[in-house]
Amino acid sequence: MVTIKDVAAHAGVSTATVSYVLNGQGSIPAETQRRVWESVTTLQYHPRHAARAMRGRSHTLGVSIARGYDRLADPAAAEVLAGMADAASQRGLSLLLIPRTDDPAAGCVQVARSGQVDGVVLFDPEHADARLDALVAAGIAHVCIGQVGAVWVTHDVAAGMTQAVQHLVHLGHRAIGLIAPDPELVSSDWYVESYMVAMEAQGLLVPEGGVLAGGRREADGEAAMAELLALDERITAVIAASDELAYGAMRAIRDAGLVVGRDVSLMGFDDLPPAAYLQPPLTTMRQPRYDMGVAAIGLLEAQVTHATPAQTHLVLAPKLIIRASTGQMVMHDS
Amino acid sequence: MVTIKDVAAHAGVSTATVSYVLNGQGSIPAETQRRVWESVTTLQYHPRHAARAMRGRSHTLGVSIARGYDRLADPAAAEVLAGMADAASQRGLSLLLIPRTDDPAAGCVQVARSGQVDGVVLFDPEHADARLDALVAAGIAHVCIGQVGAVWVTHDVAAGMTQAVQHLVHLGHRAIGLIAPDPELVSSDWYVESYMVAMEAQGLLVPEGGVLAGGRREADGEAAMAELLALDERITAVIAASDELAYGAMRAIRDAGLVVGRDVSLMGFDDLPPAAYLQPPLTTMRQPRYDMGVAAIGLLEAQVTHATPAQTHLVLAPKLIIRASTGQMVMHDS
DNA sequence: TATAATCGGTTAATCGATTAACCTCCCACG
DNA sequence: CGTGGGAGGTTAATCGATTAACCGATTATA
Repeated sequence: MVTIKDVAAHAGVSTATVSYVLNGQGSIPAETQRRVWESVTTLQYHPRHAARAMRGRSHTLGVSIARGYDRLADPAAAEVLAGMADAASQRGLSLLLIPRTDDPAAGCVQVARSGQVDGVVLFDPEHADARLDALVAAGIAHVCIGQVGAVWVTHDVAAGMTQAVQHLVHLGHRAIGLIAPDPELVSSDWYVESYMVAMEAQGLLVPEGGVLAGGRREADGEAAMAELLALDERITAVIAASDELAYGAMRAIRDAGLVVGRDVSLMGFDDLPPAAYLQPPLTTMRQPRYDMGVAAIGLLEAQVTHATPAQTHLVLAPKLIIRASTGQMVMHDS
Repeated sequence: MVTIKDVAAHAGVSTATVSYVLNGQGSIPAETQRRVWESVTTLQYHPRHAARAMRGRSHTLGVSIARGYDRLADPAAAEVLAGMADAASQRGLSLLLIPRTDDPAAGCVQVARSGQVDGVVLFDPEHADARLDALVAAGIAHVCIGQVGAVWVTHDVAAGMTQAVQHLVHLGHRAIGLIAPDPELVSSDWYVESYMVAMEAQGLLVPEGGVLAGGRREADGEAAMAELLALDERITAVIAASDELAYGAMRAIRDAGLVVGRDVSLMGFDDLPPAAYLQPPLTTMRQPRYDMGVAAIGLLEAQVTHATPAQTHLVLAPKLIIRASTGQMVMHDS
């Protein structure tokens, strides 16, 4: 392994000089700098990360995925991660997937206390999330993807829900149901509350039993939709809190012998790539997932470097993508 | 920050003793061990990762995603990553997302040479992949997800293709087309070759123009399918090399006024969660993605710890999932 | 009886990079 | 002529953990 000593010897200077040149500090004449850089490239020298991290920061940020890495297989989460990864590498930071342990909270604290990471991004915070409490207690820099804690990034659920309800109302719908996210996620509350507000703003009543706790996967959406279809009050439009829930809901509608977009209008929340290729293509609120990842890294880095206990948050706007799964309401004979 | 000195002082022993207790080495009497551990917990001590990594390994493995992190948003890749993450944490290893740089090959080598990672998992190797060459040249432990290099993990493309063709033949199809993966991926060759072999084994001729280079996204599958439908020879069944390609293909079939599973049978390769929820549900070869991730970490760790220049590989079996997108061939009047 | 192993530890060298402190040479200025 | 100061470096302390070498007293083995 090539060390700074080898470079120093090769360039005929001291290790300190090499270090100064590498970090652009001190006053080293151009000629010496050139010699050092030449040695660096010919010897293929890369500063040892561990040695560097012993003083100062590790220049690595941790990512904590809730409940293990199942969540990684969620395309929506992966997109946020993509944004974080790009933003991190642009700033010369690395991203570490925080290993899941029996005690996720302890895992987060451990990687930070051991100096392996300078800060932590918290994915999908849940209610009374032990990870969040532990990070706060330990004074570790962190950012939440979701509206909780002191520093967080989220998409604008309220605005999205307002647009969604408005869209459905314009199509003539009045009886609009909601398939909410997993109630354990803090975001779930926001979906439900925003839906309530949006309905009220349109002068609509929430149908009795029209708000169902969904879950995270297609099967959850399917089950919830089946329940909604069995309600006394005929629901003509449903908003699913994620595209994946909508996939399942779509199936339930078909299984009931109904046509999506005609008998029942259905909306998702995400705009994942498959959404446009479903039959019918899914109307959905596109989330700025990638940008959320970028923003999260920005907020986290600011905390780490400026050490400002920033009470900061970012809300990014969603965008309504109208496709064929929502359609004009038609009258049915009872 | 709590260091080993603090623990030593608190427990009334030297730092070396603490170190031995922590690492389960040396012969330290139970009573002393107890005292040390007590100090460790009361002081909330976590050994500094950087200091540890200065001697020995970093206990971190790198993950290199081809062409930046767009690939992360690919649900199939995320599932492999989930397997890797679980396997890594089980062995006490961390996973680092290798930052994308202008020169991906240099990025891989740099994190390894700097000792930030002990080895690298190469995702989606491409033809003449600069990363692979660089890793080999630098003598860095690595594993490829895909059949290339010295150590790799893959699903059994040949077996999968054989089952796929057999399934379609049983349904009466003879004119079977293929939408291949992005030709830049090394896996692409295997799909095409395995398809050829499987067709020949069934005594079938490959339709003229029946093998098309697809791509990675839905839109690529859509374009390829449109081309296949325009062929002189009427193709009655199509195998898409991924579910995402199949999503697009499905749309192209519908746009042509045909019915998937009746006029044209369509198969995917993946079994992503949405596959079962499409209309019609997609027949597909389920890939053991998660297990591939687990296996990759196993092979990589073996290299790192035992330092055996293992010429090893693993081929994991896929599984045919029959749904409604493939159906009995029906005769059409021309 | 001489040698060696065991006991429960300690001391100190070591890893590679950073950086404060210091050094020498040379020139300019009063 | 003496002094100040900057250019262009070097030396050595430092970060925190690991581990080889070693301590003196006691006991087991040859």
